[in-house]
Amino acid sequence: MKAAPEREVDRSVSQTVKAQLALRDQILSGSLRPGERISELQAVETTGASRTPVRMALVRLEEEGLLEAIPSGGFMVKAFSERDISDSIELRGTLEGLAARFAAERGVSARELEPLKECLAAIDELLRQIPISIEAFSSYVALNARFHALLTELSRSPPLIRQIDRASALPFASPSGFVMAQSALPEAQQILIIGQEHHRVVIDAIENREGARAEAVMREHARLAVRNLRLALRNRTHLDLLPALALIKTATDRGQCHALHRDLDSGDAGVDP
Amino acid sequence: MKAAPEREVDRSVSQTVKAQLALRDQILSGSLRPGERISELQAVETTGASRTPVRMALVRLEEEGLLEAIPSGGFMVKAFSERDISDSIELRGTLEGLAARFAAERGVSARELEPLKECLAAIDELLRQIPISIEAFSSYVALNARFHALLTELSRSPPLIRQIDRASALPFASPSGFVMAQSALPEAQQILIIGQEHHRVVIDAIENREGARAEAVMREHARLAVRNLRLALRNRTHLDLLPALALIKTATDRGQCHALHRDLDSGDAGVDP
DNA sequence: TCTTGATGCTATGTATACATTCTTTAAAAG
DNA sequence: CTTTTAAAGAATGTATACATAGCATCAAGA
Repeated sequence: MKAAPEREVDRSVSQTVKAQLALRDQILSGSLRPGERISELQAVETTGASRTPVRMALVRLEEEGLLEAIPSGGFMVKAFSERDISDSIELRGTLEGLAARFAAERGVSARELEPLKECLAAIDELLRQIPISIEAFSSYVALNARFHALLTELSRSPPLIRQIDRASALPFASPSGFVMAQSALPEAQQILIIGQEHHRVVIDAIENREGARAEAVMREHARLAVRNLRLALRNRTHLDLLPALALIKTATDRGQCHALHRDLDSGDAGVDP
Repeated sequence: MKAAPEREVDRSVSQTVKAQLALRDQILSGSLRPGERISELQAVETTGASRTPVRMALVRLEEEGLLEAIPSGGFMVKAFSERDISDSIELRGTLEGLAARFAAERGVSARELEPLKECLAAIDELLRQIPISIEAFSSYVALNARFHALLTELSRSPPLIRQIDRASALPFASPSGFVMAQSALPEAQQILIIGQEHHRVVIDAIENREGARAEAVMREHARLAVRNLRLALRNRTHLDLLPALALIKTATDRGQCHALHRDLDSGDAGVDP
């Protein structure tokens, strides 16, 4: 029947998905630079798919937020400022806060809370060894992602789950976006411990049906990720560990960098001209 | 140059957009029923576009939340429970609350606040006449939408603006989703007045840089929309005024309707099996 | 009569050909 | 030397043809 098992993989996954994954990798790895128009024909060559699935993939990546439609046609890679990223993280935190509040207010059975607690215990086990090894960091990222996914599902709200997934699609906005970047820094260990405390508190709050507390702690939890971002951008030593670095508008691209906080009275400036 | 002005419209707008609008109308008007698989060929006939733009439109409508991908291929119209809708509204309110807080914390110049105040004054003028005519209701919907759009932009946060737009894309989650449905009810007049008070307060809060107050009032403002929803569903007299009614899972479709509030201890129930 | 299997059809996923539009480059005029 | 216009080329949007996979129906056997 099947001559080559390699071909088998090619056919089991649709060309559209294959093109989407390939293009996303190219964007995050920096092969496609921000602001640059994406050539469909070039994408056809690099992905191996035909123009139709490439086109579908481009549409999906635009909805995902990685691409921007060009008025005259086609797509370009989106560029993000530092504030765009911190806003995206705060946005995710707000959404996760809402999910935690929903979970607390609507009640969660002990059986549903169990996987969360197992996840919590696993991270506790990981943090017992200090200093934390690079492998432990990697495990932490996986467990942290799992914890956030489980917490989100606890809200029992399909629309909210959907929106959180969309908000976490941006790689730098995801719960573990900037954890790996500063794995070598001494502050990182403390931040991990504080983050785990947040995890513990949100479970406690949900268990006791304290909606406001659950919401507040998840918001604060996201601000920890913002701190991670700042830390990672300041200590650019291990910056190669994180993807999507190429998407960040650096100070060299435009005039000033930290003038962002002062553009309150400058009219409509701040939008890309 | 242009022989037929009718053709002119056909060419100025892309076939993809045309198909998207036509399909959305069909979905919201109920021509396509929830759970039903959408036939591409049928869509080609009804929209007049070819299969390629129809396909693009289907992908975009899925990202928009109106369609759901079928694992075996193709798309079906999504169905929404009453709680899905109220959650979507609360979600939008949370996002708008964040936008208001951003605006308040980061500061807004008087010149930027001016259009908001004009909008406020226009609604004030509208509400002066009691009882409010059906035309006034219609004007209110437009002004209300404008107010919310202006407020969102005040956040100066492209990622947040994008997410709010996405959250408001569902017709029943948009700021004025259920206003028209109960235009004849006496409670409607009061709700409009209360809503306008919220508008006034949020502007005041932003002006005085009271972030928490601005956020809280926008959340409460969205809960007014939830009340509108409940009111509209209970008084089904003028239900034909609002679109997307066909998407709501009614009590006749499944077992009970108001058992939604009691499914806390029932394990994994509540999810569509 | 019910169940299972096979065959045929239909619908989706993919590929490619075609037309229109936008962009870029070059040449000419001011 | 600069600017504007025109032409050519390339890239996107659209349409259609083709293959494959799923689904339904019908028939045969238990």
